[in-house]
Amino acid sequence: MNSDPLHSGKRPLTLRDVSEASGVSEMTVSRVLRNRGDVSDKTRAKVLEAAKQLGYVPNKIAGALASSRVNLVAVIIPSLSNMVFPEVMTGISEIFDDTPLQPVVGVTNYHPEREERVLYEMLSWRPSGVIIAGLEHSDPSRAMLEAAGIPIVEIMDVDGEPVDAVVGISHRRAGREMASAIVEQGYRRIGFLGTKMPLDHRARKRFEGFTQALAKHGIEVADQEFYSGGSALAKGREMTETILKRTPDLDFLYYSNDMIGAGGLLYCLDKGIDVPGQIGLAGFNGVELLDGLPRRLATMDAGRIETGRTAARIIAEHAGQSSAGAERVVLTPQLDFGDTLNRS
Amino acid sequence: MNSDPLHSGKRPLTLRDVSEASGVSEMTVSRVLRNRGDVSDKTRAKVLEAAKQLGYVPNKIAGALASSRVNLVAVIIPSLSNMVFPEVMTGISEIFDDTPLQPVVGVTNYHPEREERVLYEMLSWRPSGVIIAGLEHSDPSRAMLEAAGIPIVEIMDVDGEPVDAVVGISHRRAGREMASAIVEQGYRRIGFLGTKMPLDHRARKRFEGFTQALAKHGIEVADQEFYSGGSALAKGREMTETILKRTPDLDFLYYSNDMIGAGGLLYCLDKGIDVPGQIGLAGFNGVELLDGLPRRLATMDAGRIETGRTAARIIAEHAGQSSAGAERVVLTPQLDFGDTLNRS
DNA sequence: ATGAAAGCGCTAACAC
DNA sequence: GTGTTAGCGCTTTCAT
Repeated sequence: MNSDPLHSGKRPLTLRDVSEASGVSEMTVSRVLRNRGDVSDKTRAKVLEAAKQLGYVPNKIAGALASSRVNLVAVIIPSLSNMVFPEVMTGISEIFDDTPLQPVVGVTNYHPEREERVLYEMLSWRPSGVIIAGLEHSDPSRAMLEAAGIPIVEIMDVDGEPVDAVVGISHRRAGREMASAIVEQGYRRIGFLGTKMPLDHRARKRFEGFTQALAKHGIEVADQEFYSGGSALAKGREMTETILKRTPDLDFLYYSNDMIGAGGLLYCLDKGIDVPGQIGLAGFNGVELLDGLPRRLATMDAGRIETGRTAARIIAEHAGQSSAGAERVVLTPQLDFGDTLNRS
Repeated sequence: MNSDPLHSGKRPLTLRDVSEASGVSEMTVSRVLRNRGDVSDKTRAKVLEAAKQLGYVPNKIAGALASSRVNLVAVIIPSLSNMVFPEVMTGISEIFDDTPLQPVVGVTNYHPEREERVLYEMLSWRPSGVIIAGLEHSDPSRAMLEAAGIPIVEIMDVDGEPVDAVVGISHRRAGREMASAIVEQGYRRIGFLGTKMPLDHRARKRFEGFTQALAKHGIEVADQEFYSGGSALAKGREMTETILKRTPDLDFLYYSNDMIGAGGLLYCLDKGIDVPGQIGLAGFNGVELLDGLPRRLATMDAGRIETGRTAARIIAEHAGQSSAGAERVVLTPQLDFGDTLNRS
């Protein structure tokens, strides 16, 4: 199972091979290949020719060890199945494309122990920085981040104590704002539908902000429903049916993500329920998918691409330093009323 | 922009630090940390204590250079936005979780030049293997793969000449089978809707297989429509509207992916078109999303998770060797008639 | 503009 | 069971 080099057949090429093939010293070959220092056009050409001829690919492991310079940036996220994270990645890649930096992705599946392992593994490659989702980490993880001596950017949440820099929205605020908008529109019997994920701290914070703002208006969440696993769209349908059967007088449903919200919307339309007259609906995230639905679900955009871009920019600016200077970038969640949150 | 270590403040810890702190030789410390060779429980304990105390994280760069063993596997895919690829990743991670191997993702955005760059970059870290989507690569890319001297697995397509091992379905066959099923159900005026991506070879092959099989029945694609960019679901709606306005007598629409197919389905239902009586529909991929739609879109599952698992297994079995032994695993695409391909 | 020597932090191979 | 020695393939530094 483990690797066990047979050094079978062809040994990987080294600088020395290029040096011998071109009759130029290893040192000068190295200079040419890295565009460093002055090299005459003539030798440069000779070297490049030889390198291409042989199909030489530099060994970054040796290079990194010698220079203690690694252009990798660890990006640690909970999942790839939730489109939110690939979108953040898009923003990150966009910025790194103009730099020598390269993102390396690690996935935690929302497990703190896995986060710990992934982080340890990535730090052992001595990356130039870390971008990591969330502010909640196990003690060992936090200790590793603090001891790493490289720029750290925690993303997608600002409600808590960052290790170093932080970029994202306040999920508590997002929850509060959604609650206010809903109440302002005159909805009173409000149901909440979410994922059964105690470790999704951002969803939890949104819910806390939500209930807190409702409480200010003397309103309590009238009913709630949680799910785990399976197709979010299908689950959204099922949960909506369940909650409406149990509590038929609900006049608003707040979903913890757009996917289950979309399922709920499709269910309501199927059943001929008047949306947003009889029941209003809202989700969270502003996913692209919503554009194609029969009606535009109200949602709140968390600015994921921008989050990715900003985090990457901070890392790029602090590459080689021992921290990201504790920068703090708070993005504002954008409420989109769509067609399902305007009882007019 | 580039990293430029200030060696600011705390120098990263080395084995030597642990050695000194524990009073044990570097070599024995190394053995303890890697669980190699015999070490007395007493010294083991001392070492582990010291390492934990200091917060030592081994330097894999140095380790890899010394042992010429790198437990990274390069995984090169076109995109993260299309859920198909994260799903393959899921299969890969699942298998690697039980091994010391770690996937490292590179994204090409369907650009051959980008694929070249990403591949070069990854190979320069001397990974234990490469898993790469597709069989079409630029000449330099192919040369690099052939010269790498490590196991290579090309995935998600088997129609072509693999470099080494290959795992996936035949997209030509998938196209042919879908065409046959459609014709068998009595549909005759068939439209095709797809992405405007000349470099998506798998979509192209499906289309080729599709038209070829239709031709055997003396049928030609009656109309086609292509899109690029934007929300696939919304685009599916638009394109469906466009093609039906232009060619109102179509009785079947074949979409190159489920997302635009779902958009088309929603459009047809909106317009009160009888599906599958008046018009039949089919997509491709078997994405989870389909489960939540008002009607189940016909589709063809390409077995992405299984593809990921199999590719990872092949790499794991051949780790340390100079090739994957040219294994060839052909998966069978599963046609799912859903509710939109049965004119009964 | 080019080259020679030293060493990055670890592990293989061999002593003891 | 533990320690010693010599590199891994590059880059840094200093000489020429």
